[in-house]
Amino acid sequence: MQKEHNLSRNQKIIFDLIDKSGEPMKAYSILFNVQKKGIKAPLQVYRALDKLVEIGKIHKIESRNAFIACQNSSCQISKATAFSICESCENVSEISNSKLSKYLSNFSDDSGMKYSKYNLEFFGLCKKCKSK
Amino acid sequence: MQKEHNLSRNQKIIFDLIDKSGEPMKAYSILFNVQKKGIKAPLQVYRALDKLVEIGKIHKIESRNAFIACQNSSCQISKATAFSICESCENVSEISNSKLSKYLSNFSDDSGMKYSKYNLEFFGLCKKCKSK
DNA sequence: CTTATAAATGTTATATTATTACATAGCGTT
DNA sequence: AACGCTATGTAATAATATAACATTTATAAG
Ligand SMILES: [Zn+2]
Ligand SMILES: [Zn+2]
Ligand SMILES: [Zn+2]
Ligand SMILES: [Zn+2]
Repeated sequence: MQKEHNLSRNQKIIFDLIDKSGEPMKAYSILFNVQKKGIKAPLQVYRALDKLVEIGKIHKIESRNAFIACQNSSCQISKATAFSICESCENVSEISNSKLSKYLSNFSDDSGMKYSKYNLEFFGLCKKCKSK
Repeated sequence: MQKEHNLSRNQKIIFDLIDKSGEPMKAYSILFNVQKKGIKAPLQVYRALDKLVEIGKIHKIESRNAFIACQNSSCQISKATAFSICESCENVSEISNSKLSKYLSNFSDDSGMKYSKYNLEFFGLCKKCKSK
């Protein structure tokens, strides 16, 4: 069961927008879309985004400076994320593969560093784009 | 043997700077540092960075918007990269672990997508920072 | 050597992404 | 009420990155 975070007004507006869109959204595109709801300034958007990332409701696609709703109910905190990104149509989806996440969560090398978090982005061509 | 790319003048200036620094550098910090060598505009820096990334001499640390010289002689093209990042001191190093790269290069899920590239960033505390 | 072509450069302006600083409001606990 | 904490509002600005256009240099072919 996913813990319900009580989102604040701005957080809820922004999460709903991203969630409904189903694809990565950029901060200023979000801003444009919520201006009619009274959110007028970039900082209001970035603050909500920061919080939503922190509690794992959304993730940042680092290579795209964009934010997508979490598609993986088991991932309550953004500490182990993996995405597949089509370099042609820019479609992004979250990968939830338990073997992969187990492998990466347990990964350690000889640096003596204990990793508490990772983010992985795979790139390629999606089915549609491949067949064009 | 690493193929020698004949770097152009600007590319060489910028690569040498990043390589000598041994740590991730940001574009505008690079710009500041090469102004005495006649590189005056952001675009000159970004063009060189783009090329250097393309040929694998440097990599972009996406979560930091910074660029680091490749520390892995076997990685001539930036198509399979992994980094360890200390969230306290921001030290970054490139991970070259053949098991990891094999695992990720061969990774496939049920999306039907063939991945040609990946970037992985691990986060944690480095030895030094852990012991503080 | 000449011509063609691609790659790189120079320059100005501008777009996009993100944060600083400061003031105010709401909410739960004691 | 007094406190601490989270969230909000607003203005200004910092940091990151690209568009558009003109020119020069390197490379290769004829
Ligand atoms: Zn998720
Ligand atoms: Zn596609
Ligand atoms: Zn490398
Ligand atoms: Zn450290």
